[in-house]
Amino acid sequence: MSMNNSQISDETVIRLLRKKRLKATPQRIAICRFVLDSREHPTAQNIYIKVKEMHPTVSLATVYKTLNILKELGLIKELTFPQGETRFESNREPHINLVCQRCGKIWDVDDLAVRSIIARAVTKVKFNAMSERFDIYGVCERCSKRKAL
Amino acid sequence: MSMNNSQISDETVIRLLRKKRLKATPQRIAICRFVLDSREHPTAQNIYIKVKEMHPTVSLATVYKTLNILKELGLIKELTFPQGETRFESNREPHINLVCQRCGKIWDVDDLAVRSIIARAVTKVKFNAMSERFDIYGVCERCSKRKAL
DNA sequence: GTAGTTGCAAAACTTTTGCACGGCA
DNA sequence: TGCCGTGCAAAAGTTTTGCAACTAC
Repeated sequence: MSMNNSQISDETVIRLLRKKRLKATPQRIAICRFVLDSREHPTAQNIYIKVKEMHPTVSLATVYKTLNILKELGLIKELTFPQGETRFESNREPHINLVCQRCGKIWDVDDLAVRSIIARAVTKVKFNAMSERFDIYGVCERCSKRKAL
Repeated sequence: MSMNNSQISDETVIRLLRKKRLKATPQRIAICRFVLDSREHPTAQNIYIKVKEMHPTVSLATVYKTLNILKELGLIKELTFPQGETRFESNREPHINLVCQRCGKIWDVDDLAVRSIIARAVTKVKFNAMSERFDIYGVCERCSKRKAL
């Protein structure tokens, strides 16, 4: 399953960076493109290994620095989990993450009711909501069919 | 705001531990009581400092070991956040966490619709759900009224 | 030209683990 | 008494930071 469908062009990324007065270096463009294109919720390591294929000198520090920029710009969300497997997603719409605790895959599920629940909750206690995270943890169908460990 | 309202007695905790053939040491009892009673979503450090008041020799390692036991027993949930501030909560019912990104406080909000959204999502993609997490990030009313930093 | 960025190494933190001692059952 | 649990220190793992060299603009 290829992830880089080039839905986001170099030009788009360059425009985003320039708008924030950030330099459009090849490393940054590659990191941004990969994570913004991906629907796989990659880890920093995943991104590092993938970007290294085209830019062998890139460092993990640069990956983290670029991911932090994208977080500040609100273009990606950081999903932390127990056992230190932080993952990054570019889907900014309110949605549900189905997280398989056996294979680690994450599926996005849309449900319009998520928005109305958020609206109800923040009204109840007067809260300025800025983002959200809705995870469901369990075992996916494929893993359920496999023999237990 | 006192947190130890003794809603959970030593006897209850001892019974829980013995049922799992775990020894009911004073440290474990204190750690379990504190985190199971708390509605403040404490960090491991918070728990360590508080338990140290009554058990000065307790170590952070013991706190982590005990928290891991409680997690395995399904009695608490671990909430990880960016910047490494993992927090623990004893509210096992599906609910929403309103997380203030300025003061760090977390409020629980109940909404029965959370359950139906979960049911709908797991049916759509055939998923064995075991637990969930629904966070809303933003700024609480009190912090909104304060001057910006 | 120069201000911002990279890549390396080291630091900072959180959480886990190994092991000898000590205490619960 | 025997075995499990504790507490210390060290390890492991992830993310951040300082800095000299480099590069996009």
